Amino acid sequence: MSPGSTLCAMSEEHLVGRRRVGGQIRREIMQLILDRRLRPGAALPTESELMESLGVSRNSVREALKALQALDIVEIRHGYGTYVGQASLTPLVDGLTFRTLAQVDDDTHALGEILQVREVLEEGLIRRVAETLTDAELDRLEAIIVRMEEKGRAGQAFPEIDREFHEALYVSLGNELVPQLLAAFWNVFHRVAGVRGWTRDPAPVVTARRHREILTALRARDVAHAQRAMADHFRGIEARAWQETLGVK
Amino acid sequence: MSPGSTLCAMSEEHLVGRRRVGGQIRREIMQLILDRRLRPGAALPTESELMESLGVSRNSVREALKALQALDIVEIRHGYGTYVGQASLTPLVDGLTFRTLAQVDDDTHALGEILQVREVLEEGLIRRVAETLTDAELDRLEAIIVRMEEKGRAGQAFPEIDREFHEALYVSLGNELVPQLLAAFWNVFHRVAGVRGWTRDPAPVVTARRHREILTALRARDVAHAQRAMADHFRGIEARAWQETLGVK
DNA sequence: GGGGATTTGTCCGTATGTATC
DNA sequence: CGATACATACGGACAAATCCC
Repeated sequence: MSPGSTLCAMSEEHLVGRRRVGGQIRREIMQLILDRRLRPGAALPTESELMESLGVSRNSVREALKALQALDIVEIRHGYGTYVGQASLTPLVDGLTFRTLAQVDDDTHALGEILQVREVLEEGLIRRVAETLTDAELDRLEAIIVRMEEKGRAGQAFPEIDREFHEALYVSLGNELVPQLLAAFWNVFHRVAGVRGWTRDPAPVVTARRHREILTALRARDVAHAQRAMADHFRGIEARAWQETLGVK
Repeated sequence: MSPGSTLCAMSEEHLVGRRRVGGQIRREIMQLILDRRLRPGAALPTESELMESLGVSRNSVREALKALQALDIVEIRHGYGTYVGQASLTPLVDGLTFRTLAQVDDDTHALGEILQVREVLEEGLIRRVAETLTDAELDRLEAIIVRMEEKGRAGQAFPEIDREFHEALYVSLGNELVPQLLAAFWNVFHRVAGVRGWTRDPAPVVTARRHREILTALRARDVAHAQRAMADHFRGIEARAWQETLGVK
Protein backbone atom coordinates (compact mmCIF):
# COMPACT_ATOMS: atom_id res chain seq x y z
CA MET A 1 0.00 0.00 0.00
CA SER A 2 1.33 3.43 -0.89
CA PRO A 3 2.09 5.79 2.00
CA GLY A 4 -0.27 8.62 2.72
CA SER A 5 -3.42 6.78 1.91
CA THR A 6 -4.39 4.80 5.00
CA LEU A 7 -6.06 7.55 6.98
CA CYS A 8 -7.28 9.58 4.04
CA ALA A 9 -8.28 8.38 0.61
CA MET A 10 -7.50 11.72 -1.03
CA SER A 11 -3.98 11.88 -2.42
CA GLU A 12 -1.65 14.83 -1.97
CA GLU A 13 -1.81 15.96 -5.58
CA HIS A 14 -5.50 16.64 -5.30
CA LEU A 15 -4.79 19.07 -2.48
CA VAL A 16 -2.26 21.26 -4.26
CA GLY A 17 -3.68 24.72 -4.44
CA ARG A 18 -6.93 23.57 -2.85
CA ARG A 19 -7.90 24.50 0.66
CA ARG A 20 -8.00 21.66 3.13
CA VAL A 21 -11.19 20.90 4.99
CA GLY A 22 -11.87 19.98 8.60
CA GLY A 23 -9.02 18.23 10.36
CA GLN A 24 -7.08 17.55 7.21
CA ILE A 25 -3.72 18.79 8.48
CA ARG A 26 -4.28 16.81 11.67
CA ARG A 27 -4.73 13.63 9.67
CA GLU A 28 -1.71 14.38 7.51
CA ILE A 29 0.50 14.69 10.58
CA MET A 30 -0.89 11.41 11.94
CA GLN A 31 -0.19 9.82 8.58
CA LEU A 32 3.33 11.20 8.69
CA ILE A 33 3.92 9.46 12.02
CA LEU A 34 2.55 6.19 10.66
CA ASP A 35 4.50 6.38 7.41
CA ARG A 36 7.79 7.11 9.15
CA ARG A 37 7.14 4.40 11.73
CA LEU A 38 7.75 6.88 14.55
CA ARG A 39 7.48 5.29 18.00
CA PRO A 40 6.17 7.02 21.15
CA GLY A 41 8.91 9.36 22.29
CA ALA A 42 10.38 9.87 18.83
CA ALA A 43 10.89 13.45 17.67
CA LEU A 44 8.51 14.99 15.14
CA PRO A 45 9.65 17.54 12.55
CA THR A 46 9.74 21.06 13.95
CA GLU A 47 6.85 23.42 13.29
CA SER A 48 8.89 25.18 10.60
CA GLU A 49 9.58 21.89 8.85
CA LEU A 50 5.94 20.90 9.04
CA MET A 51 4.97 24.32 7.64
CA GLU A 52 7.14 23.68 4.64
CA SER A 53 6.40 20.02 4.02
CA LEU A 54 2.65 20.52 4.38
CA GLY A 55 2.63 23.88 2.67
CA VAL A 56 0.62 25.65 5.37
CA SER A 57 1.23 28.46 7.81
CA ARG A 58 2.55 28.17 11.31
CA ASN A 59 -0.87 28.84 12.81
CA SER A 60 -2.48 25.94 10.97
CA VAL A 61 0.33 23.62 12.03
CA ARG A 62 0.01 24.73 15.62
CA GLU A 63 -3.76 24.26 15.71
CA ALA A 64 -3.36 20.75 14.33
CA LEU A 65 -0.62 19.96 16.85
CA LYS A 66 -2.74 21.30 19.71
CA ALA A 67 -5.57 19.01 18.64
CA LEU A 68 -3.21 16.03 18.48
CA GLN A 69 -1.83 17.01 21.86
CA ALA A 70 -5.33 16.87 23.33
CA LEU A 71 -5.59 13.31 21.98
CA ASP A 72 -2.16 12.48 23.49
CA ILE A 73 -0.99 11.55 20.01
CA VAL A 74 1.79 14.10 20.19
CA GLU A 75 3.55 15.65 23.16
CA ILE A 76 4.79 19.24 22.95
CA ARG A 77 7.73 20.37 25.08
CA HIS A 78 8.07 24.10 25.28
CA GLY A 79 11.29 25.36 23.76
CA TYR A 80 12.47 21.87 22.91
CA GLY A 81 10.38 20.10 20.31
CA THR A 82 7.37 17.96 19.52
CA TYR A 83 7.36 14.23 20.13
CA VAL A 84 5.12 11.27 19.48
CA GLY A 85 2.81 10.75 22.44
CA GLN A 86 1.66 7.60 24.21
CA ALA A 87 -1.86 7.69 22.76
CA SER A 88 -3.11 7.03 26.27
CA LEU A 89 -6.73 7.14 27.37
CA THR A 90 -6.34 10.66 28.77
CA PRO A 91 -8.85 12.05 26.23
CA LEU A 92 -11.40 9.50 27.42
CA VAL A 93 -10.88 10.65 31.00
CA ASP A 94 -11.20 14.31 30.02
CA GLY A 95 -14.32 13.72 27.96
CA LEU A 96 -16.13 11.55 30.48
CA THR A 97 -15.22 13.87 33.35
CA PHE A 98 -16.53 16.86 31.46
CA ARG A 99 -19.69 15.08 30.40
CA THR A 100 -20.40 13.98 33.95
CA LEU A 101 -19.75 17.41 35.43
CA ALA A 102 -21.97 18.99 32.75
CA GLN A 103 -24.91 17.01 34.09
CA VAL A 104 -25.22 19.39 36.98
CA ASP A 105 -28.71 18.41 38.04
CA ASP A 106 -28.12 14.70 38.35
CA ASP A 107 -24.66 13.36 37.80
CA THR A 108 -25.64 10.34 39.85
CA HIS A 109 -26.96 8.73 36.68
CA ALA A 110 -23.81 9.38 34.66
CA LEU A 111 -21.59 8.12 37.47
CA GLY A 112 -23.82 5.08 37.88
CA GLU A 113 -23.35 4.24 34.22
CA ILE A 114 -19.57 4.40 34.55
CA LEU A 115 -19.72 2.30 37.67
CA GLN A 116 -21.86 -0.31 35.94
CA VAL A 117 -19.38 -0.61 33.09
CA ARG A 118 -16.54 -1.00 35.56
CA GLU A 119 -18.48 -3.66 37.41
CA VAL A 120 -19.34 -5.64 34.28
CA LEU A 121 -15.71 -5.48 33.20
CA GLU A 122 -14.20 -6.52 36.50
CA GLU A 123 -16.74 -9.27 37.06
CA GLY A 124 -15.88 -10.81 33.71
CA LEU A 125 -12.17 -10.22 34.10
CA ILE A 126 -11.85 -11.78 37.53
CA ARG A 127 -13.45 -14.92 36.14
CA ARG A 128 -10.71 -15.08 33.53
CA VAL A 129 -7.79 -14.50 35.88
CA ALA A 130 -9.12 -16.65 38.72
CA GLU A 131 -7.87 -19.81 37.07
CA THR A 132 -4.51 -18.53 35.89
CA LEU A 133 -3.26 -16.48 38.83
CA THR A 134 0.08 -17.76 40.09
CA ASP A 135 1.01 -18.05 43.75
CA ALA A 136 3.48 -15.20 43.32
CA GLU A 137 0.75 -12.93 42.03
CA LEU A 138 -1.54 -13.94 44.87
CA ASP A 139 1.21 -13.05 47.32
CA ARG A 140 1.61 -9.67 45.67
CA LEU A 141 -2.11 -9.04 46.08
CA GLU A 142 -1.81 -10.18 49.68
CA ALA A 143 0.87 -7.58 50.32
CA ILE A 144 -1.32 -4.86 48.86
CA ILE A 145 -4.26 -5.85 51.03
CA VAL A 146 -2.08 -5.88 54.13
CA ARG A 147 -1.25 -2.24 53.42
CA MET A 148 -4.96 -1.57 52.99
CA GLU A 149 -5.74 -3.09 56.35
CA GLU A 150 -3.03 -1.07 58.03
CA LYS A 151 -4.42 2.13 56.58
CA GLY A 152 -7.93 1.04 57.48
CA ARG A 153 -7.05 0.39 61.13
CA ALA A 154 -5.58 3.89 61.21
CA GLY A 155 -8.90 5.23 59.94
CA GLN A 156 -7.34 6.47 56.72
CA ALA A 157 -8.75 6.06 53.21
CA PHE A 158 -6.54 4.42 50.57
CA PRO A 159 -7.73 5.32 47.06
CA GLU A 160 -4.30 4.77 45.52
CA ILE A 161 -3.85 1.35 47.09
CA ASP A 162 -7.32 0.42 45.91
CA ARG A 163 -6.34 1.35 42.40
CA GLU A 164 -3.10 -0.57 42.71
CA PHE A 165 -4.98 -3.70 43.77
CA HIS A 166 -7.33 -3.69 40.81
CA GLU A 167 -4.43 -3.09 38.46
CA ALA A 168 -2.34 -5.90 39.91
CA LEU A 169 -5.33 -8.20 39.65
CA TYR A 170 -5.30 -8.25 35.88
CA VAL A 171 -1.62 -8.12 34.93
CA SER A 172 -1.63 -11.87 34.22
CA LEU A 173 -4.06 -11.30 31.35
CA GLY A 174 -1.28 -9.72 29.33
CA ASN A 175 -3.82 -7.19 28.06
CA GLU A 176 -2.44 -3.67 28.21
CA LEU A 177 -5.78 -2.06 27.37
CA VAL A 178 -7.61 -3.49 30.39
CA PRO A 179 -5.72 -1.69 33.16
CA GLN A 180 -5.75 1.52 31.14
CA LEU A 181 -9.50 1.37 30.71
CA LEU A 182 -10.09 0.57 34.37
CA ALA A 183 -7.72 3.34 35.40
CA ALA A 184 -9.57 5.75 33.11
CA PHE A 185 -12.94 4.98 34.68
CA TRP A 186 -11.39 5.10 38.13
CA ASN A 187 -9.90 8.52 37.38
CA VAL A 188 -13.18 9.91 36.11
CA PHE A 189 -14.99 8.69 39.18
CA HIS A 190 -12.52 10.13 41.65
CA ARG A 191 -12.03 13.39 39.78
CA VAL A 192 -15.76 14.00 39.79
CA ALA A 193 -15.94 13.00 43.41
CA GLY A 194 -13.17 15.47 44.18
CA VAL A 195 -14.87 18.34 42.37
CA ARG A 196 -18.14 17.55 44.07
CA GLY A 197 -16.38 17.74 47.40
CA TRP A 198 -17.27 14.28 48.52
CA THR A 199 -15.58 13.15 51.66
CA ARG A 200 -13.19 10.24 51.88
CA ASP A 201 -14.26 6.68 52.39
CA PRO A 202 -16.10 6.76 55.74
CA ALA A 203 -15.45 3.11 56.53
CA PRO A 204 -12.05 2.06 55.16
CA VAL A 205 -12.03 -1.03 57.35
CA VAL A 206 -15.08 -2.35 55.52
CA THR A 207 -13.53 -1.58 52.17
CA ALA A 208 -10.36 -3.44 53.13
CA ARG A 209 -12.44 -6.42 54.25
CA ARG A 210 -14.21 -6.56 50.88
CA HIS A 211 -10.87 -6.72 49.11
CA ARG A 212 -9.71 -9.41 51.51
CA GLU A 213 -12.84 -11.37 50.62
CA ILE A 214 -11.92 -11.22 46.93
CA LEU A 215 -8.42 -12.51 47.63
CA THR A 216 -9.73 -15.31 49.82
CA ALA A 217 -11.98 -16.49 47.02
CA LEU A 218 -9.11 -16.30 44.53
CA ARG A 219 -6.82 -18.34 46.77
CA ALA A 220 -9.54 -21.00 46.98
CA ARG A 221 -9.90 -20.87 43.19
CA ASP A 222 -13.60 -20.28 43.81
CA VAL A 223 -14.62 -18.33 40.71
CA ALA A 224 -18.26 -17.85 41.68
CA HIS A 225 -17.22 -16.62 45.12
CA ALA A 226 -14.73 -14.20 43.60
CA GLN A 227 -17.38 -12.79 41.29
CA ARG A 228 -19.79 -12.36 44.18
CA ALA A 229 -17.10 -10.67 46.29
CA MET A 230 -16.34 -8.28 43.43
CA ALA A 231 -20.03 -7.48 43.04
CA ASP A 232 -20.25 -6.80 46.79
CA HIS A 233 -17.28 -4.48 46.49
CA PHE A 234 -19.17 -2.44 43.89
CA ARG A 235 -22.32 -2.42 45.98
CA GLY A 236 -20.18 -0.78 48.64
CA ILE A 237 -18.87 1.86 46.24
CA GLU A 238 -22.39 2.63 45.04
CA ALA A 239 -23.68 2.93 48.58
CA ARG A 240 -20.90 5.38 49.48
CA ALA A 241 -21.39 7.50 46.37
CA TRP A 242 -25.17 7.68 46.60
CA GLN A 243 -25.01 8.48 50.28
CA GLU A 244 -22.67 11.37 49.55
CA THR A 245 -24.97 12.59 46.80
CA LEU A 246 -27.92 12.64 49.12
CA GLY A 247 -25.84 14.33 51.75
CA VAL A 248 -24.94 17.14 49.37
CA LYS A 249 -28.54 17.59 48.40
CA MET B 1 -19.16 26.43 45.46
CA SER B 2 -17.88 29.52 43.70
CA PRO B 3 -17.72 29.42 39.92
CA GLY B 4 -14.42 29.00 38.17
CA SER B 5 -12.86 26.75 40.74
CA THR B 6 -13.99 23.24 39.95
CA LEU B 7 -11.56 22.44 37.15
CA CYS B 8 -8.75 24.68 38.31
CA ALA B 9 -7.78 25.65 41.81
CA MET B 10 -5.94 28.77 40.73
CA SER B 11 -8.15 31.83 40.77
CA GLU B 12 -8.33 34.40 37.99
CA GLU B 13 -6.57 37.15 39.89
CA HIS B 14 -3.38 35.12 40.14
CA LEU B 15 -3.28 34.94 36.35
CA VAL B 16 -3.45 38.65 35.60
CA GLY B 17 -0.28 39.57 33.81
CA ARG B 18 1.08 36.07 34.21
CA ARG B 19 1.47 33.69 31.34
CA ARG B 20 -0.84 30.71 31.38
CA VAL B 21 0.70 27.25 31.29
CA GLY B 22 -0.23 24.14 29.39
CA GLY B 23 -3.90 23.87 28.56
CA GLN B 24 -4.98 26.65 30.87
CA ILE B 25 -7.17 28.47 28.34
CA ARG B 26 -8.68 25.13 27.37
CA ARG B 27 -9.71 24.51 30.97
CA GLU B 28 -11.07 28.04 31.33
CA ILE B 29 -13.35 27.54 28.34
CA MET B 30 -14.53 24.20 29.74
CA GLN B 31 -15.20 25.91 33.04
CA LEU B 32 -17.13 28.62 31.23
CA ILE B 33 -19.41 25.98 29.73
CA LEU B 34 -19.94 24.38 33.13
CA ASP B 35 -20.54 27.68 34.91
CA ARG B 36 -23.08 28.88 32.37
CA ARG B 37 -24.80 25.49 32.32
CA LEU B 38 -24.50 25.32 28.54
CA ARG B 39 -26.06 22.17 27.07
CA PRO B 40 -24.81 20.30 24.00
CA GLY B 41 -25.83 22.37 20.98
CA ALA B 42 -25.80 25.67 22.85
CA ALA B 43 -23.81 28.52 21.33
CA LEU B 44 -20.46 29.51 22.81
CA PRO B 45 -19.20 33.09 22.82
CA THR B 46 -17.53 34.07 19.57
CA GLU B 47 -13.75 33.99 19.28
CA SER B 48 -13.65 37.77 19.64
CA GLU B 49 -15.69 37.63 22.84
CA LEU B 50 -13.48 34.87 24.23
CA MET B 51 -10.39 36.94 23.36
CA GLU B 52 -11.72 39.78 25.43
CA SER B 53 -13.14 37.85 28.36
CA LEU B 54 -10.03 35.68 28.69
CA GLY B 55 -7.61 38.48 27.84
CA VAL B 56 -5.64 36.51 25.26
CA SER B 57 -5.03 36.74 21.54
CA ARG B 58 -7.20 35.16 18.91
CA ASN B 59 -4.57 32.55 18.08
CA SER B 60 -4.50 31.30 21.64
CA VAL B 61 -8.29 31.08 21.72
CA ARG B 62 -8.30 29.19 18.45
CA GLU B 63 -5.68 26.69 19.61
CA ALA B 64 -7.71 25.98 22.73
CA LEU B 65 -10.90 25.61 20.69
CA LYS B 66 -9.17 23.23 18.27
CA ALA B 67 -8.07 21.07 21.20
CA LEU B 68 -11.62 21.04 22.60
CA GLN B 69 -12.93 20.23 19.15
CA ALA B 70 -10.67 17.16 19.02
CA LEU B 71 -12.23 16.06 22.31
CA ASP B 72 -15.73 16.69 20.89
CA ILE B 73 -16.33 19.10 23.73
CA VAL B 74 -17.02 21.93 21.30
CA GLU B 75 -18.19 21.87 17.70
CA ILE B 76 -16.95 24.57 15.30
CA ARG B 77 -19.00 25.55 12.27
CA HIS B 78 -17.12 27.60 9.67
CA GLY B 79 -18.65 31.01 9.22
CA TYR B 80 -21.36 30.42 11.78
CA GLY B 81 -20.14 29.92 15.29
CA THR B 82 -18.89 27.58 17.99
CA TYR B 83 -21.23 25.29 19.91
CA VAL B 84 -21.09 22.88 22.80
CA GLY B 85 -20.36 19.38 21.52
CA GLN B 86 -21.75 16.01 22.48
CA ALA B 87 -18.62 14.89 24.35
CA SER B 88 -18.90 11.62 22.48
CA LEU B 89 -16.30 8.86 22.49
CA THR B 90 -14.89 9.98 19.15
CA PRO B 91 -11.53 10.83 20.75
CA LEU B 92 -11.33 7.29 22.12
CA VAL B 93 -11.94 5.91 18.63
CA ASP B 94 -9.31 8.20 17.13
CA GLY B 95 -6.77 7.37 19.80
CA LEU B 96 -7.25 3.61 19.75
CA THR B 97 -7.29 3.51 15.95
CA PHE B 98 -4.06 5.46 15.79
CA ARG B 99 -2.43 3.35 18.46
CA THR B 100 -3.39 0.14 16.70
CA LEU B 101 -2.22 1.34 13.29
CA ALA B 102 1.06 2.50 14.82
CA GLN B 103 1.83 -1.08 15.81
CA VAL B 104 2.73 -1.90 12.24
CA ASP B 105 4.62 -5.09 12.93
CA ASP B 106 1.93 -6.82 14.92
CA ASP B 107 -1.41 -5.13 15.29
CA THR B 108 -2.94 -8.53 15.92
CA HIS B 109 -2.10 -8.13 19.59
CA ALA B 110 -3.62 -4.66 19.91
CA LEU B 111 -6.72 -5.73 18.03
CA GLY B 112 -6.98 -8.84 20.17
CA GLU B 113 -6.92 -6.71 23.31
CA ILE B 114 -9.82 -4.61 22.03
CA LEU B 115 -11.72 -7.73 21.08
CA GLN B 116 -11.17 -9.22 24.51
CA VAL B 117 -12.55 -6.13 26.21
CA ARG B 118 -15.60 -6.19 23.94
CA GLU B 119 -16.11 -9.86 24.71
CA VAL B 120 -15.87 -9.42 28.47
CA LEU B 121 -18.29 -6.52 28.28
CA GLU B 122 -20.89 -8.21 26.11
CA GLU B 123 -20.67 -11.46 28.03
CA GLY B 124 -21.44 -9.68 31.26
CA LEU B 125 -24.03 -7.40 29.71
CA ILE B 126 -26.04 -10.15 28.08
CA ARG B 127 -26.33 -11.83 31.45
CA ARG B 128 -27.89 -8.66 32.82
CA VAL B 129 -30.37 -8.10 30.00
CA ALA B 130 -31.32 -11.76 29.57
CA GLU B 131 -33.74 -11.59 32.46
CA THR B 132 -35.28 -8.22 31.68
CA LEU B 133 -35.76 -8.28 27.90
CA THR B 134 -39.40 -7.76 26.95
CA ASP B 135 -41.16 -9.66 24.19
CA ALA B 136 -41.28 -6.47 22.14
CA GLU B 137 -37.51 -6.12 22.35
CA LEU B 138 -37.04 -9.77 21.44
CA ASP B 139 -39.24 -9.23 18.39
CA ARG B 140 -37.15 -6.23 17.40
CA LEU B 141 -34.00 -8.36 17.62
CA GLU B 142 -35.78 -11.02 15.59
CA ALA B 143 -36.47 -8.52 12.82
CA ILE B 144 -32.81 -7.50 12.74
CA ILE B 145 -31.67 -11.11 12.48
CA VAL B 146 -34.12 -11.77 9.67
CA ARG B 147 -32.43 -9.00 7.72
CA MET B 148 -29.06 -10.57 8.54
CA GLU B 149 -30.19 -13.91 7.19
CA GLU B 150 -31.50 -12.35 4.01
CA LYS B 151 -28.17 -10.61 3.41
CA GLY B 152 -26.34 -13.80 4.30
CA ARG B 153 -28.28 -15.88 1.80
CA ALA B 154 -27.38 -13.28 -0.82
CA GLY B 155 -23.73 -13.78 0.07
CA GLN B 156 -23.38 -10.20 1.32
CA ALA B 157 -21.69 -9.05 4.52
CA PHE B 158 -23.71 -6.93 6.95
CA PRO B 159 -21.43 -5.00 9.31
CA GLU B 160 -24.00 -2.26 9.94
CA ILE B 161 -26.77 -4.72 10.80
CA ASP B 162 -24.35 -6.52 13.11
CA ARG B 163 -23.69 -3.27 14.88
CA GLU B 164 -27.41 -2.54 15.06
CA PHE B 165 -28.08 -5.89 16.70
CA HIS B 166 -25.54 -5.43 19.46
CA GLU B 167 -26.82 -1.93 20.11
CA ALA B 168 -30.46 -3.02 20.29
CA LEU B 169 -29.47 -5.82 22.64
CA TYR B 170 -28.60 -3.46 25.47
CA VAL B 171 -31.10 -0.62 25.20
CA SER B 172 -33.14 -2.08 28.06
CA LEU B 173 -30.24 -1.43 30.42
CA GLY B 174 -30.94 2.28 30.26
CA ASN B 175 -27.19 2.86 30.24
CA GLU B 176 -26.20 5.38 27.58
CA LEU B 177 -22.48 4.75 28.02
CA VAL B 178 -22.65 1.05 27.13
CA PRO B 179 -23.74 1.33 23.49
CA GLN B 180 -21.32 4.23 22.98
CA LEU B 181 -18.41 2.21 24.31
CA LEU B 182 -19.32 -0.84 22.26
CA ALA B 183 -19.77 1.29 19.16
CA ALA B 184 -16.36 2.88 19.81
CA PHE B 185 -14.61 -0.49 19.97
CA TRP B 186 -16.59 -1.69 16.97
CA ASN B 187 -15.51 1.40 15.00
CA VAL B 188 -11.85 0.96 15.87
CA PHE B 189 -11.94 -2.67 14.82
CA HIS B 190 -13.58 -2.02 11.48
CA ARG B 191 -11.59 1.10 10.68
CA VAL B 192 -8.36 -0.80 11.22
CA ALA B 193 -9.70 -3.69 9.20
CA GLY B 194 -10.58 -1.29 6.40
CA VAL B 195 -7.13 0.32 6.37
CA ARG B 196 -5.48 -3.09 6.42
CA GLY B 197 -7.52 -4.02 3.39
CA TRP B 198 -9.16 -7.02 4.96
CA THR B 199 -11.89 -8.54 2.91
CA ARG B 200 -15.49 -8.74 4.00
CA ASP B 201 -16.91 -11.52 6.13
CA PRO B 202 -16.23 -14.65 4.04
CA ALA B 203 -19.10 -16.60 5.57
CA PRO B 204 -22.00 -14.26 6.41
CA VAL B 205 -24.39 -17.20 6.71
CA VAL B 206 -22.38 -18.54 9.63
CA THR B 207 -22.28 -15.10 11.27
CA ALA B 208 -26.05 -14.79 10.92
CA ARG B 209 -26.50 -18.23 12.47
CA ARG B 210 -24.40 -17.25 15.49
CA HIS B 211 -26.63 -14.25 16.09
CA ARG B 212 -29.70 -16.45 15.69
CA GLU B 213 -28.24 -18.72 18.36
CA ILE B 214 -27.96 -15.80 20.75
CA LEU B 215 -31.58 -14.82 20.19
CA THR B 216 -32.77 -18.40 20.63
CA ALA B 217 -31.06 -18.57 24.00
CA LEU B 218 -32.53 -15.22 25.03
CA ARG B 219 -36.06 -16.32 24.10
CA ALA B 220 -35.59 -19.41 26.23
CA ARG B 221 -34.29 -17.18 29.07
CA ASP B 222 -31.27 -19.45 29.16
CA VAL B 223 -28.58 -17.12 30.50
CA ALA B 224 -25.75 -19.63 30.37
CA HIS B 225 -26.63 -20.55 26.82
CA ALA B 226 -26.75 -16.90 25.80
CA GLN B 227 -23.31 -16.31 27.29
CA ARG B 228 -21.93 -19.32 25.45
CA ALA B 229 -23.50 -18.18 22.20
CA MET B 230 -21.97 -14.73 22.64
CA ALA B 231 -18.57 -16.27 23.32
CA ASP B 232 -18.91 -18.40 20.19
CA HIS B 233 -19.73 -15.27 18.24
CA PHE B 234 -16.46 -13.72 19.33
CA ARG B 235 -14.53 -16.89 18.54
CA GLY B 236 -15.87 -16.45 15.02
CA ILE B 237 -14.72 -12.84 14.82
CA GLU B 238 -11.26 -13.76 16.08
CA ALA B 239 -10.97 -16.60 13.59
CA ARG B 240 -11.87 -14.29 10.73
CA ALA B 241 -9.47 -11.55 11.82
CA TRP B 242 -6.51 -13.84 12.45
CA GLN B 243 -7.08 -15.64 9.19
CA GLU B 244 -6.99 -12.33 7.36
CA THR B 245 -3.84 -11.30 9.19
CA LEU B 246 -2.07 -14.50 8.20
CA GLY B 247 -3.30 -14.09 4.66
CA VAL B 248 -1.76 -10.62 4.45
CA LYS B 249 1.52 -11.90 5.78
C1' DG C 1 -31.59 35.61 -6.04
C1' DG C 2 -28.51 39.46 -4.10
C1' DG C 3 -26.01 41.92 -0.80
C1' DG C 4 -24.33 43.01 3.62
C1' DA C 5 -23.04 41.53 8.23
C1' DT C 6 -21.09 38.17 11.18
C1' DT C 7 -18.02 34.48 12.17
C1' DT C 8 -14.56 31.20 11.42
C1' DG C 9 -10.20 29.86 8.48
C1' DT C 10 -5.71 31.07 7.01
C1' DC C 11 -1.66 33.70 6.61
C1' DC C 12 2.15 37.01 7.70
C1' DG C 13 5.52 39.43 10.59
C1' DT C 14 7.45 40.19 14.98
C1' DA C 15 8.70 39.77 19.67
C1' DT C 16 9.36 36.84 23.79
C1' DG C 17 10.06 32.90 26.87
C1' DT C 18 12.37 28.44 27.36
C1' DA C 19 15.31 24.49 27.01
C1' DT C 20 19.62 22.48 25.37
C1' DC C 21 24.43 22.72 24.51
C1' DC D 1 27.72 32.41 30.81
C1' DG D 2 26.36 32.99 25.76
C1' DA D 3 24.53 30.92 21.49
C1' DT D 4 21.22 28.45 19.20
C1' DA D 5 16.97 26.26 18.26
C1' DC D 6 12.42 25.95 19.42
C1' DA D 7 7.81 26.81 21.06
C1' DT D 8 4.62 30.67 22.73
C1' DA D 9 2.15 34.70 22.04
C1' DC D 10 0.38 38.88 19.88
C1' DG D 11 -1.68 41.99 16.30
C1' DG D 12 -3.25 42.78 11.84
C1' DA D 13 -4.98 41.48 7.43
C1' DC D 14 -7.65 39.02 4.04
C1' DA D 15 -10.34 34.88 2.40
C1' DA D 16 -14.20 31.70 2.88
C1' DA D 17 -18.51 30.19 4.71
C1' DT D 18 -22.90 31.07 6.67
C1' DC D 19 -26.91 33.58 7.86
C1' DC D 20 -30.36 37.14 7.47
C1' DC D 21 -32.85 40.71 5.28
